[in-house]
Amino acid sequence: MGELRDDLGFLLARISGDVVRAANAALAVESLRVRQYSVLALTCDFAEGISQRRLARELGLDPSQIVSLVDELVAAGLVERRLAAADRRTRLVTATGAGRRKRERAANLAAAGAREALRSLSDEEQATLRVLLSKAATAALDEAEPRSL
Amino acid sequence: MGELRDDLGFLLARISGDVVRAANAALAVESLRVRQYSVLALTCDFAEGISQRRLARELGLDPSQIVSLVDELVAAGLVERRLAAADRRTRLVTATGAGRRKRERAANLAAAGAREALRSLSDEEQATLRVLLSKAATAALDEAEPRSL
DNA sequence: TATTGTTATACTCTATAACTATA
DNA sequence: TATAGTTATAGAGTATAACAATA
Repeated sequence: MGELRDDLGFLLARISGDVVRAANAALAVESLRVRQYSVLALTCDFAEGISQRRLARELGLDPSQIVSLVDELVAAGLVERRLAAADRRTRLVTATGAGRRKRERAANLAAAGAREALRSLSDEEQATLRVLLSKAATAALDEAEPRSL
Repeated sequence: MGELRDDLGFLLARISGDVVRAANAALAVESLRVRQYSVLALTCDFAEGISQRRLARELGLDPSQIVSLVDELVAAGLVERRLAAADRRTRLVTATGAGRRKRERAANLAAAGAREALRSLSDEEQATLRVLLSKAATAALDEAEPRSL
Protein backbone atom coordinates (compact mmCIF):
# COMPACT_ATOMS: atom_id res chain seq x y z
CA MET A 1 0.00 0.00 0.00
CA GLY A 2 1.38 3.38 -1.01
CA GLU A 3 1.55 6.50 1.07
CA LEU A 4 -1.04 9.24 1.03
CA ARG A 5 1.37 11.43 -0.91
CA ASP A 6 1.02 9.02 -3.84
CA ASP A 7 -2.78 8.96 -3.75
CA LEU A 8 -4.01 10.62 -6.94
CA GLY A 9 -7.34 11.65 -5.44
CA PHE A 10 -5.63 13.26 -2.48
CA LEU A 11 -3.12 15.05 -4.70
CA LEU A 12 -5.88 16.46 -6.89
CA ALA A 13 -7.81 17.76 -3.88
CA ARG A 14 -4.67 19.13 -2.25
CA ILE A 15 -3.41 21.05 -5.27
CA SER A 16 -6.86 22.12 -6.33
CA GLY A 17 -7.35 23.64 -2.89
CA ASP A 18 -4.12 25.61 -3.17
CA VAL A 19 -4.97 26.87 -6.64
CA VAL A 20 -8.53 27.87 -5.74
CA ARG A 21 -7.22 29.71 -2.69
CA ALA A 22 -4.68 31.60 -4.80
CA ALA A 23 -7.24 32.37 -7.50
CA ASN A 24 -9.78 33.63 -4.96
CA ALA A 25 -7.15 35.92 -3.47
CA ALA A 26 -6.22 37.22 -6.92
CA LEU A 27 -9.85 37.74 -7.95
CA ALA A 28 -10.67 39.73 -4.81
CA VAL A 29 -9.70 43.02 -6.49
CA GLU A 30 -12.52 42.40 -8.98
CA SER A 31 -14.92 41.39 -6.20
CA LEU A 32 -15.27 37.92 -7.62
CA ARG A 33 -14.70 34.40 -6.35
CA VAL A 34 -13.73 31.52 -8.63
CA ARG A 35 -17.22 30.07 -8.53
CA GLN A 36 -18.81 33.28 -9.81
CA TYR A 37 -15.96 33.79 -12.24
CA SER A 38 -16.48 30.36 -13.76
CA VAL A 39 -20.18 31.09 -14.37
CA LEU A 40 -19.35 34.45 -15.93
CA ALA A 41 -16.60 33.00 -18.10
CA LEU A 42 -18.72 30.13 -19.37
CA THR A 43 -21.54 32.54 -20.15
CA CYS A 44 -19.14 34.64 -22.20
CA ASP A 45 -18.07 31.51 -24.09
CA PHE A 46 -21.64 31.13 -25.39
CA ALA A 47 -22.44 34.31 -27.30
CA GLU A 48 -26.02 33.13 -28.04
CA GLY A 49 -26.62 32.50 -24.35
CA ILE A 50 -26.50 29.34 -22.28
CA SER A 51 -29.23 27.67 -20.25
CA GLN A 52 -28.80 27.33 -16.52
CA ARG A 53 -29.12 23.57 -16.93
CA ARG A 54 -26.15 23.51 -19.24
CA LEU A 55 -24.17 25.84 -16.98
CA ALA A 56 -24.69 23.35 -14.17
CA ARG A 57 -23.63 20.42 -16.32
CA GLU A 58 -20.47 22.09 -17.63
CA LEU A 59 -19.43 23.26 -14.19
CA GLY A 60 -20.23 19.98 -12.45
CA LEU A 61 -22.72 21.65 -10.13
CA ASP A 62 -26.33 21.03 -9.24
CA PRO A 63 -28.83 23.25 -11.13
CA SER A 64 -30.08 24.59 -7.80
CA GLN A 65 -26.63 26.03 -7.09
CA ILE A 66 -26.69 28.03 -10.32
CA VAL A 67 -29.68 30.14 -9.32
CA SER A 68 -28.03 32.29 -6.70
CA LEU A 69 -24.78 32.52 -8.65
CA VAL A 70 -26.62 33.96 -11.66
CA ASP A 71 -28.66 36.17 -9.32
CA GLU A 72 -25.45 37.72 -8.02
CA LEU A 73 -24.02 38.27 -11.49
CA VAL A 74 -27.31 39.84 -12.64
CA ALA A 75 -27.31 42.14 -9.62
CA ALA A 76 -23.76 43.19 -10.53
CA GLY A 77 -24.84 43.92 -14.11
CA LEU A 78 -22.50 41.33 -15.58
CA VAL A 79 -25.06 38.97 -17.14
CA GLU A 80 -28.74 38.99 -18.10
CA ARG A 81 -31.43 36.32 -17.95
CA ARG A 82 -33.97 36.19 -20.76
CA LEU A 83 -36.60 33.66 -21.69
CA ALA A 84 -35.72 31.42 -24.63
CA ALA A 85 -38.09 31.96 -27.54
CA ALA A 86 -38.17 28.28 -28.45
CA ASP A 87 -38.87 26.90 -24.97
CA ARG A 88 -40.21 29.25 -22.35
CA ARG A 89 -39.09 26.99 -19.51
CA THR A 90 -35.44 27.78 -20.17
CA ARG A 91 -33.69 31.02 -19.29
CA LEU A 92 -30.79 31.89 -21.54
CA VAL A 93 -28.02 33.61 -19.64
CA THR A 94 -26.00 36.12 -21.67
CA ALA A 95 -23.06 38.32 -20.72
CA THR A 96 -23.35 42.10 -20.84
CA GLY A 97 -20.61 44.33 -22.19
CA ALA A 98 -19.51 45.05 -18.64
CA GLY A 99 -19.52 41.31 -17.97
CA ARG A 100 -17.26 40.61 -20.92
CA ARG A 101 -14.82 43.30 -19.90
CA LYS A 102 -14.74 42.02 -16.33
CA ARG A 103 -14.25 38.50 -17.57
CA GLU A 104 -11.11 39.55 -19.46
CA ARG A 105 -9.59 41.18 -16.40
CA ALA A 106 -10.67 38.33 -14.12
CA ALA A 107 -9.28 35.67 -16.44
CA ASN A 108 -5.85 37.28 -16.29
CA LEU A 109 -5.99 37.53 -12.51
CA ALA A 110 -7.18 33.96 -12.04
CA ALA A 111 -4.58 32.62 -14.45
CA ALA A 112 -1.82 34.53 -12.68
CA GLY A 113 -2.93 33.13 -9.33
CA ALA A 114 -2.98 29.59 -10.65
CA ARG A 115 0.40 29.97 -12.33
CA GLU A 116 1.85 31.28 -9.07
CA ALA A 117 0.40 28.39 -7.05
CA LEU A 118 1.86 25.95 -9.59
CA ARG A 119 5.16 27.73 -10.09
CA SER A 120 7.11 24.61 -9.14
CA LEU A 121 5.99 23.14 -12.46
CA SER A 122 7.54 24.32 -15.72
CA ASP A 123 5.35 25.85 -18.42
CA GLU A 124 5.59 22.59 -20.29
CA GLU A 125 4.54 20.59 -17.24
CA GLN A 126 1.60 22.90 -16.66
CA ALA A 127 0.62 22.44 -20.30
CA THR A 128 0.75 18.65 -19.91
CA LEU A 129 -1.41 18.91 -16.83
CA ARG A 130 -3.90 21.01 -18.76
CA VAL A 131 -4.10 18.49 -21.59
CA LEU A 132 -4.70 15.55 -19.25
CA LEU A 133 -7.32 17.31 -17.16
CA SER A 134 -9.01 18.69 -20.25
CA LYS A 135 -9.31 15.18 -21.64
CA ALA A 136 -10.87 13.94 -18.40
CA ALA A 137 -13.25 16.90 -18.26
CA THR A 138 -14.39 16.47 -21.84
CA ALA A 139 -15.01 12.77 -21.27
CA ALA A 140 -17.01 13.49 -18.10
CA LEU A 141 -19.19 15.92 -20.04
CA ASP A 142 -19.77 13.62 -22.99
CA GLU A 143 -20.90 10.83 -20.71
CA ALA A 144 -23.54 12.78 -18.81
CA GLU A 145 -25.95 13.64 -21.63
CA PRO A 146 -24.07 14.08 -24.91
CA ARG A 147 -26.39 16.78 -26.29
CA SER A 148 -28.86 19.55 -25.28
CA LEU A 149 -28.49 23.29 -25.05
CA MET B 1 -8.28 34.90 -24.28
CA GLY B 2 -8.95 31.18 -24.05
CA GLU B 3 -12.14 29.48 -23.05
CA LEU B 4 -12.96 28.34 -19.54
CA ARG B 5 -12.39 24.75 -20.62
CA ASP B 6 -8.70 25.59 -21.09
CA ASP B 7 -8.35 27.26 -17.68
CA LEU B 8 -6.01 25.09 -15.60
CA GLY B 9 -7.43 26.27 -12.29
CA PHE B 10 -10.97 25.53 -13.40
CA LEU B 11 -10.00 22.10 -14.71
CA LEU B 12 -8.30 21.19 -11.45
CA ALA B 13 -11.34 22.23 -9.40
CA ARG B 14 -13.73 20.50 -11.81
CA ILE B 15 -11.94 17.15 -11.88
CA SER B 16 -11.05 17.27 -8.21
CA GLY B 17 -14.72 17.71 -7.43
CA ASP B 18 -15.66 14.66 -9.49
CA VAL B 19 -12.95 12.54 -7.89
CA VAL B 20 -13.80 13.59 -4.34
CA ARG B 21 -17.47 12.85 -5.01
CA ALA B 22 -16.62 9.39 -6.30
CA ALA B 23 -14.23 8.69 -3.43
CA ASN B 24 -16.77 9.80 -0.84
CA ALA B 25 -19.35 7.49 -2.37
CA ALA B 26 -16.87 4.61 -2.37
CA LEU B 27 -15.77 5.27 1.22
CA ALA B 28 -19.35 5.33 2.54
CA VAL B 29 -19.31 1.56 3.19
CA GLU B 30 -16.49 2.19 5.69
CA SER B 31 -18.33 5.17 7.19
CA LEU B 32 -15.55 7.52 6.15
CA ARG B 33 -15.30 10.65 4.06
CA VAL B 34 -12.16 11.61 2.15
CA ARG B 35 -11.24 14.24 4.68
CA GLN B 36 -11.25 11.78 7.58
CA TYR B 37 -9.59 9.17 5.42
CA SER B 38 -6.73 11.51 4.57
CA VAL B 39 -6.07 12.20 8.27
CA LEU B 40 -6.15 8.49 9.07
CA ALA B 41 -3.89 7.60 6.14
CA LEU B 42 -1.32 10.26 6.97
CA THR B 43 -1.29 9.16 10.60
CA CYS B 44 -0.59 5.60 9.48
CA ASP B 45 2.30 6.90 7.35
CA PHE B 46 4.02 8.13 10.53
CA ALA B 47 4.53 5.09 12.75
CA GLU B 48 6.08 7.21 15.53
CA GLY B 49 3.08 9.52 15.52
CA ILE B 50 2.52 12.88 13.91
CA SER B 51 1.68 16.23 15.50
CA GLN B 52 -1.61 17.88 14.65
CA ARG B 53 0.36 20.87 13.37
CA ARG B 54 2.14 18.72 10.87
CA LEU B 55 -1.08 16.98 9.86
CA ALA B 56 -2.53 20.39 9.06
CA ARG B 57 0.51 21.39 7.05
CA GLU B 58 0.66 18.20 5.00
CA LEU B 59 -3.04 18.27 4.26
CA GLY B 60 -3.15 21.98 3.47
CA LEU B 61 -5.68 22.65 6.24
CA ASP B 62 -5.82 25.02 9.17
CA PRO B 63 -4.78 23.48 12.51
CA SER B 64 -8.22 24.30 13.91
CA GLN B 65 -9.82 22.00 11.33
CA ILE B 66 -7.73 19.06 12.50
CA VAL B 67 -9.18 19.02 16.01
CA SER B 68 -12.64 17.70 15.22
CA LEU B 69 -11.31 15.35 12.55
CA VAL B 70 -8.99 13.69 15.06
CA ASP B 71 -11.80 13.73 17.64
CA GLU B 72 -13.97 11.70 15.29
CA LEU B 73 -11.22 9.20 14.53
CA VAL B 74 -10.47 8.82 18.25
CA ALA B 75 -14.17 8.25 18.97
CA ALA B 76 -14.17 5.53 16.28
CA GLY B 77 -11.12 3.89 17.88
CA LEU B 78 -8.98 4.40 14.78
CA VAL B 79 -6.31 6.71 16.24
CA GLU B 80 -5.02 7.80 19.64
CA ARG B 81 -3.76 11.14 20.92
CA ARG B 82 -0.88 11.11 23.39
CA LEU B 83 1.30 13.87 24.79
CA ALA B 84 4.77 14.08 23.30
CA ALA B 85 7.43 13.40 25.94
CA ALA B 86 9.79 16.05 24.57
CA ASP B 87 7.27 18.90 24.34
CA ARG B 88 4.05 18.62 26.29
CA ARG B 89 2.31 21.17 24.09
CA THR B 90 2.23 18.76 21.18
CA ARG B 91 -0.11 15.79 20.85
CA LEU B 92 1.23 12.94 18.78
CA VAL B 93 -1.49 11.19 16.85
CA THR B 94 -0.91 7.48 16.25
CA ALA B 95 -3.01 4.89 14.46
CA THR B 96 -4.45 1.90 16.33
CA GLY B 97 -4.47 -1.60 14.91
CA ALA B 98 -8.08 -1.14 13.91
CA GLY B 99 -7.14 2.17 12.31
CA ARG B 100 -4.44 0.54 10.21
CA ARG B 101 -6.76 -2.21 9.06
CA LYS B 102 -9.45 0.31 8.14
CA ARG B 103 -6.93 2.41 6.32
CA GLU B 104 -6.01 -0.53 4.08
CA ARG B 105 -9.61 -1.17 3.16
CA ALA B 106 -10.37 2.53 2.73
CA ALA B 107 -7.31 3.11 0.55
CA ASN B 108 -8.51 0.45 -1.88
CA LEU B 109 -12.00 1.91 -1.96
CA ALA B 110 -10.81 5.48 -2.44
CA ALA B 111 -8.36 4.46 -5.16
CA ALA B 112 -11.05 2.51 -6.98
CA GLY B 113 -13.38 5.52 -6.83
CA ALA B 114 -10.70 7.83 -8.19
CA ARG B 115 -9.73 5.39 -10.93
CA GLU B 116 -13.37 5.13 -11.96
CA ALA B 117 -13.81 8.90 -12.05
CA LEU B 118 -10.67 9.19 -14.17
CA ARG B 119 -11.32 6.16 -16.36
CA SER B 120 -11.09 8.28 -19.51
CA LEU B 121 -7.35 8.53 -18.85
CA SER B 122 -5.08 5.55 -19.47
CA ASP B 123 -3.02 4.09 -16.64
CA GLU B 124 0.00 5.84 -18.08
CA GLU B 125 -1.80 9.17 -18.23
CA GLN B 126 -2.97 8.77 -14.64
CA ALA B 127 0.62 8.01 -13.65
CA THR B 128 1.82 11.17 -15.41
CA LEU B 129 -0.83 13.17 -13.60
CA ARG B 130 0.32 11.69 -10.30
CA VAL B 131 3.94 12.61 -10.95
CA LEU B 132 3.13 16.20 -11.84
CA LEU B 133 0.80 16.77 -8.92
CA SER B 134 3.18 15.06 -6.55
CA LYS B 135 5.94 17.41 -7.63
CA ALA B 136 3.72 20.43 -7.03
CA ALA B 137 2.61 19.10 -3.64
CA THR B 138 6.16 18.42 -2.50
CA ALA B 139 7.25 21.89 -3.54
CA ALA B 140 4.31 23.48 -1.71
CA LEU B 141 5.29 21.62 1.45
CA ASP B 142 8.97 22.47 1.25
CA GLU B 143 8.19 26.15 0.90
CA ALA B 144 5.99 26.47 3.97
CA GLU B 145 8.43 25.57 6.74
CA PRO B 146 11.01 23.07 5.48
CA ARG B 147 11.38 21.22 8.83
CA SER B 148 9.61 20.45 12.14
CA LEU B 149 7.75 17.40 13.42
C1' DT C 1 -45.36 12.72 -17.66
C1' DA C 2 -40.98 14.93 -18.08
C1' DT C 3 -38.02 19.03 -17.82
C1' DT C 4 -36.36 23.95 -16.33
C1' DG C 5 -35.82 26.70 -12.90
C1' DT C 6 -36.63 27.73 -8.07
C1' DT C 7 -36.93 27.44 -2.95
C1' DA C 8 -35.76 25.30 1.28
C1' DT C 9 -32.93 22.72 4.36
C1' DA C 10 -29.15 20.32 6.26
C1' DC C 11 -24.59 19.23 6.19
C1' DT C 12 -19.60 19.85 5.01
C1' DC C 13 -15.79 22.77 4.22
C1' DT C 14 -13.13 27.14 4.68
C1' DA C 15 -11.43 31.26 7.02
C1' DT C 16 -10.47 34.01 11.22
C1' DA C 17 -9.95 35.32 15.68
C1' DA C 18 -9.40 34.56 20.42
C1' DC C 19 -8.18 31.68 24.15
C1' DT C 20 -5.16 27.86 27.21
C1' DA C 21 -1.23 25.55 28.27
C1' DT C 22 3.16 24.96 27.63
C1' DA C 23 7.86 26.44 26.05
C1' DT D 1 7.22 36.10 23.58
C1' DA D 2 6.21 32.33 20.71
C1' DT D 3 4.07 27.82 19.60
C1' DA D 4 0.54 23.62 19.85
C1' DG D 5 -3.81 22.86 20.42
C1' DT D 6 -8.60 24.30 21.16
C1' DT D 7 -13.08 26.76 20.78
C1' DA D 8 -16.30 29.64 18.45
C1' DT D 9 -18.41 31.72 14.57
C1' DA D 10 -19.45 33.11 10.02
C1' DG D 11 -19.39 32.32 5.32
C1' DA D 12 -18.89 29.36 1.17
C1' DG D 13 -19.69 24.98 -0.96
C1' DT D 14 -22.37 20.40 -1.45
C1' DA D 15 -26.43 17.30 -1.46
C1' DT D 16 -31.48 16.42 -1.53
C1' DA D 17 -36.14 17.00 -1.87
C1' DA D 18 -40.12 19.33 -3.22
C1' DC D 19 -42.58 22.69 -5.99
C1' DA D 20 -44.41 25.93 -10.08
C1' DA D 21 -44.36 26.74 -14.88
C1' DT D 22 -44.00 24.85 -19.25
C1' DA D 23 -43.45 21.21 -22.61
